[in-house]
Amino acid sequence: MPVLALFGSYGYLRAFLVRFHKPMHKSDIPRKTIYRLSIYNRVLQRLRETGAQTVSSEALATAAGVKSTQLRKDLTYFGQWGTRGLGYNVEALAKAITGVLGMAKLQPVILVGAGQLGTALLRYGGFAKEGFEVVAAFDADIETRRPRDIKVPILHSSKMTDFIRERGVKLAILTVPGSVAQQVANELIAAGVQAILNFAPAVLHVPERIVVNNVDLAIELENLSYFVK
Amino acid sequence: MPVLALFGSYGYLRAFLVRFHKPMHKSDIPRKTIYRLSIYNRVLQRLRETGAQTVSSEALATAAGVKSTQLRKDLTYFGQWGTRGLGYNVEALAKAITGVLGMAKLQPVILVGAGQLGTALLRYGGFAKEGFEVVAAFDADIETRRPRDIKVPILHSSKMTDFIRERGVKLAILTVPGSVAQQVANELIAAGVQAILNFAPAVLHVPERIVVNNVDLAIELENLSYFVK
DNA sequence: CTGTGTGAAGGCTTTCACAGCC
DNA sequence: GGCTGTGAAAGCCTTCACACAG
Repeated sequence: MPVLALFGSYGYLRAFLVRFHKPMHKSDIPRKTIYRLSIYNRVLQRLRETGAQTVSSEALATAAGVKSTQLRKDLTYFGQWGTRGLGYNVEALAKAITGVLGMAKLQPVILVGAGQLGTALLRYGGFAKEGFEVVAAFDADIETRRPRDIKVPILHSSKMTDFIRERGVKLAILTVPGSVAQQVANELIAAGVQAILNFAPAVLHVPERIVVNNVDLAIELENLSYFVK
Repeated sequence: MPVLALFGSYGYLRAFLVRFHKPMHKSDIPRKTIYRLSIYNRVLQRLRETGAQTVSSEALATAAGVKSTQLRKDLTYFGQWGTRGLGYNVEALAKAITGVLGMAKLQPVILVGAGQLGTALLRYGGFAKEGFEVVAAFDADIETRRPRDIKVPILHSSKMTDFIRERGVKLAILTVPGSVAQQVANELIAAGVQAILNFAPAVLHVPERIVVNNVDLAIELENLSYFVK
């Protein structure tokens, strides 16, 4: 598995470069660190609005809900950004994190499945603020799915594959019923999608090069209910 | 921190009992195992519908997207459920997992913040199927928030605390704007809520006895965008 | 003296290897 | 022979302790 993973896609080459060339972009940053970088970035954004110039690891970590050592360790994965005795430059650190996360440019995203949850997400708009644009939505039934207040075009599923190819879409949000999730995921991957944010209550089986993040509301609730007495 | 955690609420007493009495219910099952138990349960449900009597760890694990050794290890945390050379009894295993997750009884849940995302979740209904009932929703502005097709009553925030106390609500879904999330969380906790499913893009600072699961759409997308080249 | 950077230690989770039962 | 149960090993992530820079 470790060996296989290395050879999956161009992983092996990248690992090689990483070790000898020390990149400032992508490498073997732990998965959990990546998540936290997004959180740090948010806090930094807020700090910037308040006009703060610098921030200590202690302050930033507390605001992000982690320990300060954790924050410092997280940052060392891609360089040294602080000034000892002073802290971090808010602006510079935010820029560095944004670069590492690969969010410098707007990523086009599509949404598949314009049901209750799907249309809510379309309206929700919390994505654009963070550098994503949902460029289109797809559904098998676009007749009954026509909320007037949504600006994103809702197209028929049959146009999905061509759209992905033409626009080079790599990110998809999947909000279809669980029963068709796997099949739709297969189509997405065949068309060139590389990462899927899956809201469908189903386990997606995908090639190793594809990344899937699952958001399952029922499972989150079940998990919580275990911890309440 | 470890010592403090032990004394938080009745943790110390429970730890003591666990060590010497060996409970079949709740104990130190790893957090990640709890998540997977929910997934196993789903797969078992589907198997039951197809009429299958038994299932091997290999088959169940594959369907759940994990390795078979992982599945078997997960199950040993709360007993022995298989028959060597044969596999697991579908019915019995499902019942055992449901028991461990503490989902024997319907958990009343409230939703706070009836905006786009909140109302979508109310309509979504994916919870009820899994043993949860959203008994009420709350919002600071119930005038403009009156979708006619939602059966769950939407009440004014001022009634929230009393409602939680009277009904003994322990689980809450938080779909308010990030700017007020901490304040609303404080109210929920003061009223007796023990676990929060937080959709607000904010880091909640809560006492150690409170459990928070965060679902942050923007962060999930950012995370994916790191992995696409 | 304040606050970052980091090797080493510790803790948690997954995987392995194989003993044991049907 | 087939398949589960599990101690031990490996891997990953977090925390500690402290060197070191401003």
